Amino acid sequence: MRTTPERKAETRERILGAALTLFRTHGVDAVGVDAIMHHAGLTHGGFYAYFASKEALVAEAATSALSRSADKWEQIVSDTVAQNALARIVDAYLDPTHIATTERGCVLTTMGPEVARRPGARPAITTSIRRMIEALTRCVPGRNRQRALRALTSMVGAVVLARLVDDSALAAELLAASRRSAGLR
Amino acid sequence: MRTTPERKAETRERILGAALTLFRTHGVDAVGVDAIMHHAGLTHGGFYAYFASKEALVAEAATSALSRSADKWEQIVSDTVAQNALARIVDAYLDPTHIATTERGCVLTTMGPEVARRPGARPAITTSIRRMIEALTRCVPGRNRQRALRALTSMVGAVVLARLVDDSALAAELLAASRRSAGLR
DNA sequence: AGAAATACATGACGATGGTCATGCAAAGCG
DNA sequence: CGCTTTGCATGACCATCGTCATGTATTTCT
Repeated sequence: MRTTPERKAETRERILGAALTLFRTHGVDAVGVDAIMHHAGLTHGGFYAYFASKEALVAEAATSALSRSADKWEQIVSDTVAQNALARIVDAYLDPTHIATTERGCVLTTMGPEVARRPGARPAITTSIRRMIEALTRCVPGRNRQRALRALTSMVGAVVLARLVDDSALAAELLAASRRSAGLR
Repeated sequence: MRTTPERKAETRERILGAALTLFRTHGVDAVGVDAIMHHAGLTHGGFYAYFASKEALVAEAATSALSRSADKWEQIVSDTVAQNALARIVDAYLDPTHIATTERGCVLTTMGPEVARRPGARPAITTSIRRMIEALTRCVPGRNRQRALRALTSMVGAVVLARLVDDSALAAELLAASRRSAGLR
């Protein structure tokens, strides 16, 4: 084909997207290269024209997705007055829709422990987490970093727990409590 | 051998323990029945005399471990004055040692997302989470359930994040912020 | 138009996965 | 003391895994 390097970049993006969706839905180790490529509309063999290994794909998928989350938060903070920015970030994060659609959920809550076990991905992840904390700091009452840290830890925990419990009322309680931890009422 | 049913129960416990350690360290799907049995000092074949499937083992390992965590919290709350009980629970949870020793870490933070994907395990997990919330409620200032929920969400999130970041100073910041969210200073 | 380059498919490899049928050795019953 | 029960080992099964060598078709450059 040789459909220009543009197309190759597009295909690469499709593979990354497919991988990310499947990783978040089923877990990294439950998804094979085969399934990823099939989901991207390709066959398994071409995979190694795009990534050196599955591990490399995992690292890139996780880090690029979290980096996009950080982008989004920064943009919200830049575009909105502080109080509204906080509400937009927190409400989107704790939205029951976010809980239900694991396949598009935040990497921290869908792949957190799995990523933590892969040393290679941690530096880039750390950078994104730092950016997220700084974005939160800029829109939390008093621009207080402590508050931002409390907001983030609580939000991540709430989403993990809400996905675990088999009772939507309890899930809602956890999400509401986290909302208050983030400084909203 | 036929070393009595007692011994069989002991062996079963060994398998469960080995599975739990390995699951927490490497992830559920990264560990085979082979490795589990070997870790328990046995060979892979006998596994199906103890568990119907690997899935059944996963469910039982996760639920029994979390249930023991709930036991522990309840016991601390029963044995200690409220304020000290809270400190004992929170400090143990947020201890850097807990972060580092993933192989013995709380199931919520080591296997949370993986367990959430397995429908079978969620009812029992929910029960244990409820017990943990109730234990926290009994030792949090004002016996306030809201406070307990905020403590739990924040603690879970803090441990997940602290294991992700590649910078012990940032990890310590996250843990300290969570400690304050839990009502300690 | 022909050649060269390249995106992706086909198909295969060894390793490892979960599962199960079978064998054996030890322990309690008679 | 021998029979039977049973805890666990051996070994094999088929599927799936990650990886890669090779083939093929298509497009751009000369």
